[in-house]
Amino acid sequence: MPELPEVETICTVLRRGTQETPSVVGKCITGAHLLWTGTLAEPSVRTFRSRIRGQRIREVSRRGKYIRIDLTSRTMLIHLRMSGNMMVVPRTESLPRFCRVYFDLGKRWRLVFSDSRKFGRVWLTRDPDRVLNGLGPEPLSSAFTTRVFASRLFGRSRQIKPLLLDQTFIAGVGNIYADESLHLAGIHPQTSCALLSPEQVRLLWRSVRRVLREGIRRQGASIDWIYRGGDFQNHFRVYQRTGDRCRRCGAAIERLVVGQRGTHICPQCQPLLPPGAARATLSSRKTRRPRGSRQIVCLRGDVI
DNA sequence: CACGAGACCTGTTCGC
DNA sequence: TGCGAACAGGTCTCGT
Repeated sequence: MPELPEVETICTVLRRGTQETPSVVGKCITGAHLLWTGTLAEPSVRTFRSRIRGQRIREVSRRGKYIRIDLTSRTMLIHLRMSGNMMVVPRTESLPRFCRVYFDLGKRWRLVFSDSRKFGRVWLTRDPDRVLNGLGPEPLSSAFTTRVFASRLFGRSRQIKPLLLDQTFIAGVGNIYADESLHLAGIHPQTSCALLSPEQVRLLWRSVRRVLREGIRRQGASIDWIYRGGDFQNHFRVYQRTGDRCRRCGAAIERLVVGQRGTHICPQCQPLLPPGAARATLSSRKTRRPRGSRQIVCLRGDVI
């Protein structure tokens, strides 16, 4: 599940605590329990257990879809992959059904990593940058300008959706937010990035950031049986809305497969134009309406 | 470099 | 109702 907004939400909860649970910052890890050792990416189980004990949590942050927990003398990285979750629970409470790893935080609390599909991974390392090295830019950072985005697209020819999902291209975008961004930008997911007009590039840059921020504001999405507290799922434009009406134009949302991932589009708002037609349409529109664009109008109508 | 298939896993939902 | 198939928020590796 968890994409940038969900991971961000989880980090915020760990960092600030909630009404019921404390912040983990400043707490000491007094014990570590590995119920599914496959969760541990590095180091070995023995080393992990001996090194983690006694470490104090200094800071919780996020990089891409990774949770980063800085400890006294090491850093723990957690990737939730498809079904992972991280939460603080009282020691008096029974462990969640899919708990794979948990940490004792003194006498009253536990930090639990639960993960039904066992895809999630935990690293304990002195050099987190070695793991995080390949990640692309943070899409919400001020350094990620439309020019940076455009330059990273330059010279490439891949289909745009698989590229958005490529964590070395941008960090944090997953299947939901890719579909939502492309719909907001009015771009078909199979469009070759070589065919994107400068205007579409700018629009997509804005859409990605807008959708991610909206996801964070709504504290992420809770879908299927995994409830996480967020409600972005109630505001999806296309994701998992196959057959429903597009909120913008009323056409039926379609599902297709792009790069082996389920993909949702509005066929009206996101036409896949043949290479020649794309240019022709854009230029004819330009002659008619030099400055305004259809997409901008749509965007305005789409503001929530 | 781009793309697809398969692997890693388990749980839920869908279709017959 | 039961049962197998399809599908799921991610990423890695291998082959073409």
